[in-house]
Amino acid sequence: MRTHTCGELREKNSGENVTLQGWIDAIRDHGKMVFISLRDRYGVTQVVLANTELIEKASEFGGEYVVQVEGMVRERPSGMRNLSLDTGGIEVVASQMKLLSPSDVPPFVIKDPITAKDELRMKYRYLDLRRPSMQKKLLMRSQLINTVRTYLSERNFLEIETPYLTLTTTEGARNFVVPSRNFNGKFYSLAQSPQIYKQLLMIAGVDRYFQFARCFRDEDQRADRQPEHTQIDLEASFVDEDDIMNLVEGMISAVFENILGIKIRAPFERLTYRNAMEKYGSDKPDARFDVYISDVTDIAKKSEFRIFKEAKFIKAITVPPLTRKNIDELSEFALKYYNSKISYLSFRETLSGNVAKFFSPELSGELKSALSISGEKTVLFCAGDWKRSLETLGAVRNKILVGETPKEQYKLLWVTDFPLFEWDGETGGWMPCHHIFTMPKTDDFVDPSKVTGKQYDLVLNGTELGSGSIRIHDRVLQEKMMEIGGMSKEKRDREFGFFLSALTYGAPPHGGIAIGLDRLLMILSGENSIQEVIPFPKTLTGTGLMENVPSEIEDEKLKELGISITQNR
RNA sequence: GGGGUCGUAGUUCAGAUUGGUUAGAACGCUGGCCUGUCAAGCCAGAGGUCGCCGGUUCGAUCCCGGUCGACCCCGCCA
Repeated sequence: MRTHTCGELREKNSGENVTLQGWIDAIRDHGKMVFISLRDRYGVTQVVLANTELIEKASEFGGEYVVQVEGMVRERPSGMRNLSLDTGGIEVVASQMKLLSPSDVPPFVIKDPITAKDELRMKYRYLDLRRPSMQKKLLMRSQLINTVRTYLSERNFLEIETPYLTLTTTEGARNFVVPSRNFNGKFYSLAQSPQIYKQLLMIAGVDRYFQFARCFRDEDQRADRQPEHTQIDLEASFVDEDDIMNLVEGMISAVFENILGIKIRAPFERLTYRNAMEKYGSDKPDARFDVYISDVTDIAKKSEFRIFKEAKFIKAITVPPLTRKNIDELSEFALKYYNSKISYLSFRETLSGNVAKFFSPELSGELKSALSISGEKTVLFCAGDWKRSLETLGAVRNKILVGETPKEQYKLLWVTDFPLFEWDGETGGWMPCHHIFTMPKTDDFVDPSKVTGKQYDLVLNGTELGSGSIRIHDRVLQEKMMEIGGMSKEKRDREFGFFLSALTYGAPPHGGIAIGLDRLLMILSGENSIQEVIPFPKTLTGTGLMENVPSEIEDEKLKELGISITQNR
């Protein structure tokens, strides 16, 4: 078979007889001389055909044909080297050629950058993946997995698989459901995450566990969400927050070093949830930019603007001067997505803006110095309750920063001290903000809104990469948290009985984290969609365009499962 | 569940504010010429249910209603 790959040959191989196999990337026919670019995963090598017989044979070939070429490596004449190819210093003068597999004309041209639409790319994913840029991402994915596996294995972590077919719980995301053949009317559920299993492994004395875990969630999709995605899932016993954060900082540093050759600074910045919200208006702030939100409640209340006078909180963000059109767009955005109104003041030669007339010269001066404004600036205000005013300005901030050049390329940080519960006006009860296994930082639960947890979220460039916590290892406390979260005793016993029982047999203190591998890879490869780094992704509606899933199944099988279809949507 | 963008040769797009008998370009494909190309070049050619269904109309790719699909966002994602 082949003696070399298509990315391997160099000037030093001149004179060698070689055999290459690969796909025809392009044929350039000059009549009495023909050039073929032969492609495989490793690169492209130019093959030269100079004899009539071979040229005749090659006329049958087309793009994407798989061929074998035997020939002699020759250094290219000077001036005919191709500097954009690693193999551009040489070419292979063919002496024999063999067709291994023909190809129909592909539905799109397999070349970077791709022009075909997503729909077509996904239908013919195996062709899309042939492109060098896609191959590069597959390689990166493999390198990322290897780096993490080596890093964690060297630190005594055991790689252990946990079940995908598991129990349906009503907590959290909607489950994908798998009917049981042996027990008609009963169902498995595909695991949303290995959370409970990894805690059970700690109770089992595994001490340190990790896994590249597929997680299944039947929720609506986004650019950074897929119905099945992969998490770097890990858990360790006898640890506190710092142990896990230090471990992850080392791991992420190794990833950046191995994959991008970039050294990143550790330890990462730490922000409490409260500070992240106050400063950036987000619990996953993009801190690559020095644009901050300020509290101007005390000053703005002194204005004559009724909305401000009556508001609980008034938050502001100072940005380079915006045009009226920009501001109108931002206002519309804020109203549409957050149902919040924003006001503005523009500090230029004169003060302008829709609330300018409510600010006396003294008051605007006070504001100007409070916000350290120099030069021309626009200040956007949002008045309202604490969370909404901040989230609105946070979203506005992100929108303004789109397309701006960040001062650093990658900004990793931790967000800590999340509240464990949030009041749900609809159900009139306390809802767990994240998951119910996080260790609270207090044992006083009189006001659940004040309870924060030993939780730490890892954020990269405004994307939530992962979330982890120290877990509850005490049954009584665990039951207490479930109770505050409004879970009935009956449901608790049905869905978590086995787990609560496990907590009574010597559960060690433990904690861990789960990091979204696809999201990490998306950012490392500079992509904006998770679909780009998943080999075979689903569409936003969860369909597989290539294999055509989901699909109907035969009546026979439905019968076996004891299922009848009553409604088709 | 809701909002937005898009859907026209194999592919990516243009086109009709004026509804009309000939729907264009580029790339790809086919054939021809060509010994130094590498996004090869030059010449010629084939290629269309204008996403689908219905309505208005003498006539719809164009107008109207619905529907399907892809993408982006809100809700949702413990």
